[in-house]
Amino acid sequence: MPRHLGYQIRVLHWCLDQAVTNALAQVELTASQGPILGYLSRQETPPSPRDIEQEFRLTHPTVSGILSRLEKKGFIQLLPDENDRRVKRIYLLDKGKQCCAQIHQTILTNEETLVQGFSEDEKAQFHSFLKRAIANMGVQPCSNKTKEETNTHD
Amino acid sequence: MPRHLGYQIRVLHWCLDQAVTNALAQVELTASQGPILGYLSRQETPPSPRDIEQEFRLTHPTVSGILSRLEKKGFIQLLPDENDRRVKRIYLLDKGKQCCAQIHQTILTNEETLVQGFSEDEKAQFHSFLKRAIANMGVQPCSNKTKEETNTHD
DNA sequence: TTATAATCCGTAGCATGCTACATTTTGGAG
DNA sequence: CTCCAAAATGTAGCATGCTACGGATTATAA
Repeated sequence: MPRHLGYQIRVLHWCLDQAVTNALAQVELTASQGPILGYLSRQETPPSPRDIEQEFRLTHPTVSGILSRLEKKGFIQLLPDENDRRVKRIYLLDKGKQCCAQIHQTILTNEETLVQGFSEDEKAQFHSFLKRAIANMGVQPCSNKTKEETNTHD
Repeated sequence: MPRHLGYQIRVLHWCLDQAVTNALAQVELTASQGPILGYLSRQETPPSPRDIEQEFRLTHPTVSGILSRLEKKGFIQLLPDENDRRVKRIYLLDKGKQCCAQIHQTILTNEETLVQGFSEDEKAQFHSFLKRAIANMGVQPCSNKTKEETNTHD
């Protein structure tokens, strides 16, 4: 029963995770923590945990845990928002900023490796298939009601 | 930086997991437990935990945990092998057998939903892209040295 | 204004995945 | 036969994901 699409997607997901895990081990980051730090470095104003939830499709307890560990390791600092004390703001510390080049490089390298030997047409087709499959499974792109234009590119 | 292939694969993986989780909730199984029970039902002789590791690309502590919970819930029973006391054999109990139709149906439905609206050519292409991407990430199909011909297809 | 609802975050408890280490049993070298 | 390597499983400890619940703050309705 494996060896079908669902199985292959699981395997591919696993491969990507492994690759990121290995690449980020030297900077003491996990495959979950790295991309979140990368996201932080691309934001002009310090985001809130809620922003991370929406960007990465995670629940708030999950985000809470990852941010706690990032803070404990000194990559970020969490401070309450001045205007709304329910909200926390995530500040990227120097130690965090120093890893971002490494993180971005890792993600880019992964993207390239993934479609090595694909023609431009094939890459576009693959991308299109994935989008259609996601749509088939019934998921809206991202329920961002607050910040409409965070998405840099599809 | 998301919105690229790695991101989409992650999302698709998440969608599939959610779909299986929802479908199997009625039989008190998780998305990890279900496919393992399904695998058990397709084997003639009771497999060992080691077989599960290789089939699902999991480490042995992970398998150990899942099997313990399946045993505690009465779906399976673990008994030592008579010829090699290092090995345990996984016996599918009646309660486990009764869920297998449901599990198979769930996986099949998922496969169909995933590629809804795809032509046969497109399905084949998608399949091929996934295989190529997995190969690009550097993973051997399955390091099964003991049982060469377990694979039903592909 | 005051009561209620919504929002954001935290904690508890669980399942799943991992690495690292220990234990038991088997098999092979000598 | 004895000793040591290999193999299968168990356990500890951690990170990550979830649901469910609770607490604090803000927004809204009456």
